[in-house]
Amino acid sequence: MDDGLTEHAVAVLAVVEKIPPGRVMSYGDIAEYVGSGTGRTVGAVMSRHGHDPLPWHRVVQSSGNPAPSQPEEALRRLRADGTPLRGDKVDMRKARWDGVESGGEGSDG
DNA sequence: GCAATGACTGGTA
DNA sequence: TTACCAGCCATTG
Repeated sequence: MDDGLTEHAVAVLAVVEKIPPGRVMSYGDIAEYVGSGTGRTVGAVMSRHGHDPLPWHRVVQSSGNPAPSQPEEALRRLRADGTPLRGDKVDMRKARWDGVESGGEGSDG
């Protein structure tokens, strides 16, 4: 069931769907999570298939800046999800998702 | 198969 | 903090 999607795209989109509310992942993190490609390739998949009902707004740059196409829309949804924001950027220190839904948050300090 | 493109990332000034 | 450059690799024509 690739629907024209490549394995790389399917893997990337699958991860984006798994990102829980209040958390975000950077393009590079997703690339490593799927085990293929880099931030560039992940972004390419989002641009081509990220227009789905996917939580694309939970995918941000390593700097914390949201998607460049609709940053206002992203920030709007991020706030609705309770994502820790830092002005008009995401607080990667607290919002970055490790891919583990375990509730045991380790002390950052 | 080759060349060009891109929703990225880290380092330096 | 802001701005610019080089490296990275899957997707596209």
